[in-house]
Amino acid sequence: MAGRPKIFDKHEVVNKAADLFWSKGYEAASTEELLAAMGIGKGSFYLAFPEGKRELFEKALDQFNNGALQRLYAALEKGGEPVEAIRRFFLDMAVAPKEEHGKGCFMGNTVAALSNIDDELKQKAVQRLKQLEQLFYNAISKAKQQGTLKTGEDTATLARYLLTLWNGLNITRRMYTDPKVLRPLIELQLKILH
Amino acid sequence: MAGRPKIFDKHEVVNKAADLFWSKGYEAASTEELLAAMGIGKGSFYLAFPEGKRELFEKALDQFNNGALQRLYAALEKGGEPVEAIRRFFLDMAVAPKEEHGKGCFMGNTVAALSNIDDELKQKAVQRLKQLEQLFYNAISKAKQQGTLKTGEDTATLARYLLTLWNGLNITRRMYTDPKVLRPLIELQLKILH
DNA sequence: ACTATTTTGTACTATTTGGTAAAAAATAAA
DNA sequence: TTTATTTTTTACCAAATAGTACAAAATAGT
Repeated sequence: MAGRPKIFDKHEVVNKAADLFWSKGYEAASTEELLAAMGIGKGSFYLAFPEGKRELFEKALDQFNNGALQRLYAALEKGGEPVEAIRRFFLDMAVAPKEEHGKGCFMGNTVAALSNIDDELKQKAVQRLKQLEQLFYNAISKAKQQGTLKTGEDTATLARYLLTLWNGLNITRRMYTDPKVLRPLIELQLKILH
Repeated sequence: MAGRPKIFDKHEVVNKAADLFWSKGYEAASTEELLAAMGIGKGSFYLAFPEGKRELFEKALDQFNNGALQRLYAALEKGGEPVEAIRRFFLDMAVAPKEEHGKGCFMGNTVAALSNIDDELKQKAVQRLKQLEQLFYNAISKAKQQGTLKTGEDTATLARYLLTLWNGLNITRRMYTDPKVLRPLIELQLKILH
């Protein structure tokens, strides 16, 4: 295959762009900043992403993976106790670095920002959040089967409870970053899993 | 007092602007759109708000009042049973018009959008959310004193639980607008007040 | 070495944006 | 009725923005 060699990996630059979108949001992240963050020029960019910024954002939404979420996924895969994995997932938020508090949830931010602006992009973010809900659903199902979670509450509703907790904490953590505030708050929220 | 008469009331146009900011957010609401929504021209606008769009947004944050929230405030003022007032406040979200679901919480949206963009505006939104938290705090205090709420949980933490519920629901309601989903979710979330 | 192919870098452009300036209009006071 | 004052209207502007065009560069195959 002939041609001048590429100087970047598409997957990698999308990750870098996603990180900036996560911090600043779709509108506030300018193409210039994005190019700087990705380390490529306009020519390369518009060749790789002919639709420009919007296409880049779409790819970012598809490919984004929150570190904390990946750990939860891994813990559940590994067959650890589901309720304990969920507890840890949420309690870890209380001691996250301040910069992470400020960023919140990329998908939640997107849903909030684009609900009345760009329905297609919003729906993509919604879809990713529903994946998280599904993760909760599976974990709760498993815990119920195992008998580690004994509650009369509906599994689907419990999953949405946790989803709503996630959504809410990602706003509240911008108001309170102190673990002394966040920890007891999260503990209280998780009492439902007793 | 001499001079050409004003054709608008400042308070009123700020409300109209706030409504657009609520729908579209700070960045996405262009000055042009804002002027159209307010029904005034550039000259009038920059005379009344010399700092422009940002000043208008500040005023909008200060002066904004969510209808649902006003009703909660009124119910509590009137001396109604606090826990019941809070229950109604949240359960009413389940049957809100779809357009309101799409808008979510103006302050939550602002915190999410401006956390890494404009700290001063973000702080103003945070402050307003803390007012809501305070409202919850007072209501819970009162209910505890009256004996209508018997729980060992800390009042401050319960208030932040409700604040986080508010924050979370205002994202989740963009994913699910069906009362059949929202109602049982909110019921479950409010079990803590039993 | 030459050619076809692909990517990169750079200069350019059209549009949108928030904002300014100044003339025209509408009033109250003298 | 004139004047001072305040607001509105309209024309203008500078900066930023996303995006385009195209020449130069770097490779593989012949």
